[in-house]
Amino acid sequence: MSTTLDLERFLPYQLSVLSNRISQDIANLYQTRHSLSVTEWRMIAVLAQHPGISAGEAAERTAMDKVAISRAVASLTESGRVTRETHSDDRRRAVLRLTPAGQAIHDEVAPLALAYEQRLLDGLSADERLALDSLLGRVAELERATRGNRS
Amino acid sequence: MSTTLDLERFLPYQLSVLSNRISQDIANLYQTRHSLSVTEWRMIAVLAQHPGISAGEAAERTAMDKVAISRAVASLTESGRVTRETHSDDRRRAVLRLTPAGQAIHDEVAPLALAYEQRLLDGLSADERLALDSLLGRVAELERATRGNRS
DNA sequence: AGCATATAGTTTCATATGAAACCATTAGCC
DNA sequence: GGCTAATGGTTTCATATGAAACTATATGCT
Repeated sequence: MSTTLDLERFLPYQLSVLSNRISQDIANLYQTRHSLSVTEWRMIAVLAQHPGISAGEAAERTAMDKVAISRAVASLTESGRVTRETHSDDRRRAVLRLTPAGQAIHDEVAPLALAYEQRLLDGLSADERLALDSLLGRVAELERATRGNRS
Repeated sequence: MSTTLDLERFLPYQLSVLSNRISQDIANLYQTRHSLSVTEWRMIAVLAQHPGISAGEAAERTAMDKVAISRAVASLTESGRVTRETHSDDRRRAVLRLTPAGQAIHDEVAPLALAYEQRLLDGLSADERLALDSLLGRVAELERATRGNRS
């Protein structure tokens, strides 16, 4: 008989399960309260940090795709949480900003999200936290290097 | 001004991006070749390892939900890769098994998936690999502990 | 035995998602 | 200037997904 793949010990699978669970925990912090989707929340977070960016810049920063961004922005402007102006130099570009209402959501949810992260990280020592951060960075780098390298 | 959430340094976000990228890399190994969805491939993997389990047991092992499993099984039986019998003692239960065709897909894809994982892990030292494994396990455990503990 | 409750799995319905086609504007080139 | 290619974003269409309702069987209780 041939090589069997043990899902439970397979790194990509472990990552996927863990990541989905954690994302779900965090979504619970804002989904019902403010009826935001995950992409919408991410747009709010990235706009709080980088006001005035375009949809394309947001896509790069969040690793979400154009379509997702476009829809999140449409819905957020609709609900008065984001404004969209046309860039003065390049009229294809949008200039996106949080409204006060959007900023208020960020200011309420961001501490909850950070507190959640803190609760997870509190279970680790300072060394372990550093190690985890560095290892995830390394793996991300290796993934980029591996990509396209189809064997 | 208040606390800002820096997405790029936020662990849940890093995990999500990394995990999605890696899952996508792996999906490329089988999606076009065998037209399998991710859930279908996971069912094949779990059935290769645990022949004869029920849908519910598969759900526990793969952390996918009932509905996803039900649909994956429907599609896999449809395409002749899985058989579904009724359990002799409990006629609500299904007994699921790979057909030779299903097993053949597993035997072809499993080594590719493992090779992919290996390419990622080859970038790490033995110590680092152990550390990564242990840290992910710890975080998963902390997530379980945290859950429901809504503050 | 007969009724209420629990469990395994499926179906329905409403929403989320991504690829590809599309529209508008800008940049490059003759 | 005027034509072609590239870029930013949106829309369309087909597929994926999850929650809740549903069906069938099994279990527990009187």
